[in-house]
Amino acid sequence: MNVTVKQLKAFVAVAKTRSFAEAAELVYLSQPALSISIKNLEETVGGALLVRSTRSLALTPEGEAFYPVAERLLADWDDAMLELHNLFSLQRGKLTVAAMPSFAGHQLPRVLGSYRELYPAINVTVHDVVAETVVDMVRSGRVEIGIAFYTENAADDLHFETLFEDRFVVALPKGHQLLEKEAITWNQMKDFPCIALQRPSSIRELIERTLEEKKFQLSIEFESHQLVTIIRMVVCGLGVSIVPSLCIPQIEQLGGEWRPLKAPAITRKVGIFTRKRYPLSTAAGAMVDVLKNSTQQLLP
Amino acid sequence: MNVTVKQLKAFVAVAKTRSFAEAAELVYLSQPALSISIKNLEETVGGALLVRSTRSLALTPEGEAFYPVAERLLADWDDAMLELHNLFSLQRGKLTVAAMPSFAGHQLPRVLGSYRELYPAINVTVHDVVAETVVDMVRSGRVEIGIAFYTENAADDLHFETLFEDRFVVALPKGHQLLEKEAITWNQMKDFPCIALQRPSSIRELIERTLEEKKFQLSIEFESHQLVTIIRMVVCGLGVSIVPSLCIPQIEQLGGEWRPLKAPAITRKVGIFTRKRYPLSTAAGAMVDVLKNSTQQLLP
DNA sequence: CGATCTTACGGGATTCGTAAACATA
DNA sequence: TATGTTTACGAATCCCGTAAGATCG
Repeated sequence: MNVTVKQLKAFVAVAKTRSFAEAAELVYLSQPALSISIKNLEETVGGALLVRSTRSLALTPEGEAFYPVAERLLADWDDAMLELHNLFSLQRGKLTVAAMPSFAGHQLPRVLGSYRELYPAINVTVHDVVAETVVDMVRSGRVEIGIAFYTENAADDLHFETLFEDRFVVALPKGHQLLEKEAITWNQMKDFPCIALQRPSSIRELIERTLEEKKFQLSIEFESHQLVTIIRMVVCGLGVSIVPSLCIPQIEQLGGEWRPLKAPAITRKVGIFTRKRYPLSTAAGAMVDVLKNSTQQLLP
Repeated sequence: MNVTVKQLKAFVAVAKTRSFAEAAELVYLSQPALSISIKNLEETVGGALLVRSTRSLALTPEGEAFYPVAERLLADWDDAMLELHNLFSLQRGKLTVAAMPSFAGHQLPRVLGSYRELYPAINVTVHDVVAETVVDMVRSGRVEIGIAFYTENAADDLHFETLFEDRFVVALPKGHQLLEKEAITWNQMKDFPCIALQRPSSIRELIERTLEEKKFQLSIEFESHQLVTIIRMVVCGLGVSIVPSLCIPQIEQLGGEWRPLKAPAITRKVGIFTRKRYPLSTAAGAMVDVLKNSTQQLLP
């Protein structure tokens, strides 16, 4: 026979109140039920913890020694249960997210705002890293959720859920002559110096693949590994560039202009990476929901 | 609904083996029973701890976080139960005893020897103090057991159990002329210088009461508060003394002689003091038994 | 198809509450 | 006698094991 939590709670209640009758109320039991519960406990542990005559109730030395131990056991027990319950009810917990810079820069803060409003006690850690690293971090388990462009090399062990399609745009400095067009074709760009992301980069790859397939030509005169730097270069008049539409807020903020890219337009799926076969925490699940809701509203 | 110890043990077993089937054996349950146990646990805590598809089993992040906590809870629990069980089965524990010097000096070591042989893991602390202090220490709860002469002022809140009657004897130096007698009367002593315990002392009181009642006279020329000192003084020829028979081994050891005291013989009950209304520990109860057995053999 | 977990269900043990008996001041 | 605990017993609940069902690789 094994000692149960109930029995220990019963014992502590009796030891605390020095009365079976009072203790019975504390543990929501009838007095006889409590009596038997204590009796069973004493049988299990092999000796008396309480000495009761109808008129007085005392703890045996063993009971006296065990009383504080039992209290600590129960306190630890309840603490652990409460902690776990909080974790599930999102009243506590932590969550790690990785997002590529273009997303981390503008959409993510708003998403985090909504999330914090819903679950103010969840501790969220954000890693602002390039898309490739996002995938690596999800794969290795360093983050639960990754937000980045879709990439095929994640297909085997990662799960991807699309949030939206990002249509690439052409970033231009103020007063640029291409601004006259509603949308800009690849051919129209070939006469202007271009600025591109350094290799290796998924965006650069996508652009080069299109160039090759369609036999287009672009004169790439500057390179950088940071999109924000490229945008700054564009704004300074060093050239034009093809960037994800996610960067539009940043372009406008830095004083640049943009036009849609067409013939062909290129798009890239932006979405959520998670590990296959590894379940999400409740906190992460909630974040996925918030992400889906937020982006649905942002890009109709 | 409340989390039970069994449920936690079930969870830990599954988390450890990563298999319901194996875990079921560990906790002596059928697989379905284990399954339901885990299900109930998850319902209680408010979320999933394990994610199981028929072919793979993984811990959720919450389960992962809870796993070590659960292990520690169970370890603490089992430790506490084992400790308590050891206390009752006398495989561990501590016991404090107070004994008056005359008893502590010769009988007690043998008693402790028997006790240790029976219960080698019980830690026994002995306080070697005068009889009055023995009673005080029992009353205040500083010791569980006291061994001393009986005294009336303990009657109200202490329990006394007689071990044996101590018949007082006359201590004499070697070659003393009273040694010719088989037993010595009070009248025969009046011509010799006497050594007595200092007041206040229960032995001194007993002797003086007898002197008064019977109108005997003794010339008390030396006093000491230690029986052993008195015996030494007797051995050195400074006088004779009336001492408890408990001191006989000590007299002989120090090279003295003794004869029974009569007309009237005086006796004093030696026994065990314990607190009323405060139950004894198992260890103390065992000591009482050993004491009763030992003294029964020593003084038939 | 095979290994593994879950659901269904009947039997058995445990536990509960009411009522009566019991013990102490 | 009055208060408070234990025993007695019927009833409800919980828990277990067997058997059948579901699911994934």
